[in-house]
Amino acid sequence: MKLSKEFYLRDNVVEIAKELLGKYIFTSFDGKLTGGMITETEAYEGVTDKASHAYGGRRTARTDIMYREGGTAYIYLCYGIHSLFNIVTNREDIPHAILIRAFMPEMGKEVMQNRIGKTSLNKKDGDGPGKVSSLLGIHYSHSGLSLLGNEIWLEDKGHHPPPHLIAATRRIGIEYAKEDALLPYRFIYNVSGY
DNA sequence: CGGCCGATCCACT
DNA sequence: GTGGATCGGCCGA
Repeated sequence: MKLSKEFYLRDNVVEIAKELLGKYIFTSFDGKLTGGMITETEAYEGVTDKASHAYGGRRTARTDIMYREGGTAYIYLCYGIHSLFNIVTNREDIPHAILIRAFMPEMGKEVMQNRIGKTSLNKKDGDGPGKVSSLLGIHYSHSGLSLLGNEIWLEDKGHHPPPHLIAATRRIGIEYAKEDALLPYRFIYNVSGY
């Protein structure tokens, strides 16, 4: 079933990031359904987090989306090439967000492989935040969409990752955040097989 | 208005 | 292991 608004409105963005492992992300653009299970996330803890785009209460045309109500998509362009998909959490005006870094392509694989110009998909193809968006057809112009709508949404399909397969590590590519770069805000679901 | 650089990826060595 | 691609956001002048 689709994750509810209440799921996203909670306070603890780090806990929510961990809970997202094993949940499913779906998109439906142009009648093409694609999706799969989330296997890696990173929490960004808003105004107190030096790695967050909203650190210190910074608010611009781009980051304004992060201040919306939980359950909104925040998507931005990175390195001029990649659209990175984030989930806004907490109440309006509290700019918490969770970056989806990896998922396992499952539904609509043919559509997804066409999107990246391949003839098959392996487990590496959904590993990386830029790849997540390219497979699912997510573009930075989708920033601001509600995750309670019918274009991008998440579902709980009753899969609960065994705790011993979940690892917490420091986040990637945020060395400029100094001491906050050490926080264990990245969660990885070590899925074997596929 | 100019310049720097990023929550990355891939090809190539 | 490394560097180039590529461009919007952001900040300072």
